[in-house]
Amino acid sequence: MSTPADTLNIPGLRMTKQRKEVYRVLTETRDHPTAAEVYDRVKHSTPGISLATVYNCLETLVEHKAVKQVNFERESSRYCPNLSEHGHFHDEITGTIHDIKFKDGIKLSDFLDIPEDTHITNLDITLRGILPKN
Amino acid sequence: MSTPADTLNIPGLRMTKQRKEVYRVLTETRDHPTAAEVYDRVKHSTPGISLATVYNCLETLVEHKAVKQVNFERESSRYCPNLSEHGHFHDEITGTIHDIKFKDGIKLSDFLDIPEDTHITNLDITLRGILPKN
DNA sequence: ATTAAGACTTAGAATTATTCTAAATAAGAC
DNA sequence: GTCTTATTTAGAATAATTCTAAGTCTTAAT
Repeated sequence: MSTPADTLNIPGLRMTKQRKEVYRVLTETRDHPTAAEVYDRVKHSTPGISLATVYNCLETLVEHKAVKQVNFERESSRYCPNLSEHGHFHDEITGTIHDIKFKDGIKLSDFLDIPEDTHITNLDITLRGILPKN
Repeated sequence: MSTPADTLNIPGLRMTKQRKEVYRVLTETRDHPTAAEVYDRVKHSTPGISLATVYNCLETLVEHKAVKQVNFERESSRYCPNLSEHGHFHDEITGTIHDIKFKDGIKLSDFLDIPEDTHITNLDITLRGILPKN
């Protein structure tokens, strides 16, 4: 699902303390923080870090597929270390964001009207709603 | 799928010429334009219109569910007069955006791991990819 | 028809998330 | 340790969108 922060190693990339810390913060609390929230958290362990660096690190981690970038409408991007294919559910009551697993053995073309052999490079499924018994 | 532009009528709302034109432009060419693109098109028929007004009109139309707002990652929002529940496919070869119908008779909980009776207020499914025989 | 009240539009300023720039620093190779 | 180059940093810049305040148009009541 994700690599422990202290063993993250991306060939060809310098694993600087900033990158390690940004990644560690993401794996530590998997609540889909924004860049600004990551910055606030990472400042504690890495006082001199700048917001630009947080953006840089996040971008690098996303490019190298160590982290996923999650967007809800036009809000700030959020970041998620869960690498398995999944969607997101934004709970309107609590404000929390949950990962949603796709059921096993289903293909996109089972429920979407697209040619069977379309090559999907990116898939975003995000829902907003209210869970039962609320 | 959508109301003809000249008959759009939203109770309690003044159907000004700006709103009519913004809506007409959206139904005329259903290519999911951004606000800036709508502005460029609408200027021809409504020369004095301002970009702020285009934003206002789009926001009003979205609020009153005459139009859907479509977001691809952090790009500018796009607008779509197709009111039926559908997703979007961004063709990486041509750059065009297609509406995707959901197959009949499927429930979200058939392919997403969410409680059966979750109340979904908003659903975004967007894919990026390459169609077969490209 | 007139007019008052409020809705709508407008231009431009403001905001906000993010990216860019250029100089300083630090990782890793030798 | 020294060198080379990637990375970090602070602050400026950008881009999409929203806000503000003034002006204009609609509507409804007189």
